[in-house]
Amino acid sequence: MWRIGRLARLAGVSERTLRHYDRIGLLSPAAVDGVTGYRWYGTAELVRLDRIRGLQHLGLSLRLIAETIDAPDSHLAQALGETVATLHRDIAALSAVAARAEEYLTTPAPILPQQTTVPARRLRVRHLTVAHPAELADHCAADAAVLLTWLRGRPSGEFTAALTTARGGRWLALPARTAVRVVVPPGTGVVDAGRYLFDWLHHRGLTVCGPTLEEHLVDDDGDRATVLEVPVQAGPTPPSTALPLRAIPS
Amino acid sequence: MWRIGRLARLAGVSERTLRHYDRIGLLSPAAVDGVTGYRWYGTAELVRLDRIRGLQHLGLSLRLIAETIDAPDSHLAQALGETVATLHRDIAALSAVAARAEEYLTTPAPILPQQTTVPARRLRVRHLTVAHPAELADHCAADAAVLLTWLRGRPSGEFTAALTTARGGRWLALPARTAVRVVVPPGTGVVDAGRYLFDWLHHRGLTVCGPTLEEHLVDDDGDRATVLEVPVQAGPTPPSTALPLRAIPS
DNA sequence: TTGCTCCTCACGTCACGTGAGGTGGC
DNA sequence: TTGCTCCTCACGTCACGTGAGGTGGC
Repeated sequence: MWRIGRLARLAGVSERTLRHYDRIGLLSPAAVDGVTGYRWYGTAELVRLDRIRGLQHLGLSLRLIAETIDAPDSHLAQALGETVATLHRDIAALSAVAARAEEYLTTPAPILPQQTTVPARRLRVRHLTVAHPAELADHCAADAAVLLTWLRGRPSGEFTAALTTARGGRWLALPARTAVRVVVPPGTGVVDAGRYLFDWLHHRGLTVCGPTLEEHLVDDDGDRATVLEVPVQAGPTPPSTALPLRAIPS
Repeated sequence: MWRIGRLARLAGVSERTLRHYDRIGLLSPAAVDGVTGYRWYGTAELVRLDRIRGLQHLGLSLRLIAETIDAPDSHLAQALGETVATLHRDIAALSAVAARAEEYLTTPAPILPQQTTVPARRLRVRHLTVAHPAELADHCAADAAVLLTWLRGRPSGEFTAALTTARGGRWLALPARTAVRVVVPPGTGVVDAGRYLFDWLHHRGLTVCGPTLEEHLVDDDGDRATVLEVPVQAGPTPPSTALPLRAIPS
């Protein structure tokens, strides 16, 4: 029988690893000295340890190894299958991150749009029509604090919008959805940022699939910022870009 | 000014995340109520938070974001470059793991060889020559406990070996090296396992680049196991497969 | 007596998630 | 008074690495 250091050297692992496996019940020593607490191991433990390490090399977590090492082979195959699926998801996620980082390194962007899922919202709005987005600024100022706009696709020509209002108007229900959001810092034009954002979406093959939210914020110091939130879906522009807005009687 | 929940909803993050950023000094509130401890945020914090999230989407850790967010752009580019390199290493590692797992799923193997680096060793050995690996078993039995053999490449025909000995013999120095190791459990023939191992190496484009260690172990219960350790390098078989063994006078 | 090996805590990693238990303002 | 929002701990995640401080056998 061997003490912990001997087994560690035989198997090429650290003593700490063996103590860890003992603690989590994955690999118990053949015997433990009741007085000194010394762990004693034999060939059975060496073989089991090697199998643990082998399965770890296949991507299995210690938890899954513990669950399958004494089970029929079919359990192992199932655990491996799930692990492989997770691995491929992780690889795809990391690849996407790396691609974004490399793109940024070649062409640093003024703003960093991010794709996320946003929860459903419920807003009290009144509708209006303007000839140019700049006119909205007046309406924003009129409301003094937070206001909210939706636009259809790239702003051009006459377009309709809805502004939040404290009372009156109608209830507008926006469902939970996938969206690209970005905060436009003060000093950056919202229209310019919006144009950049739509180019960014186009470059990534994303299509606007619903009303765009534009949330104008003013804090106590009078500093301004705007949150843009564009609902998107993958793929080319669908035949009908304009989604109906359901208006709920107030 | 907004309280924590408002900023969290605006930016699409959790309140816990904002408290975490506050604790690590990455994003402090514009003000903190001295009595209630309430955190108050403004547009400056929203803009900073959005930039933090954007950089996180590019793969940067919070530590690197904290180090670069207030620094010149060159710092950010350098941090991003290092992050991208790390990402590609991680992707390659995960891909290798996934490939191994998928191969195992199609053709489950009796043993699971693992490539690792092994530290240098120093052994007292005596040399011998046998006609067939099976003869070594007799010598192993003669030594009663642990013994050690080296073989050159695939065992076939007459070959030389070295056995560890308690006294006499010569000192043999084995440098630290990359090796594939596997534990052959009792009930599996060492020669069969060795043949399987060499096929495994060949399949992966690995070449044996030094003496193979064969460590025969017997524990107190009389149970046996063998550790095979084959030093390898990538690429095809070099012109000279036999590496010299330096013998150090005892 | 001096090395070497072994032991048990216990903190740290990374970016938070998830309660537990309590408070402040409408 | 009842919700809602906010607060501070503090444990858990994953597989160990890394000391700190102490003990056992040659």
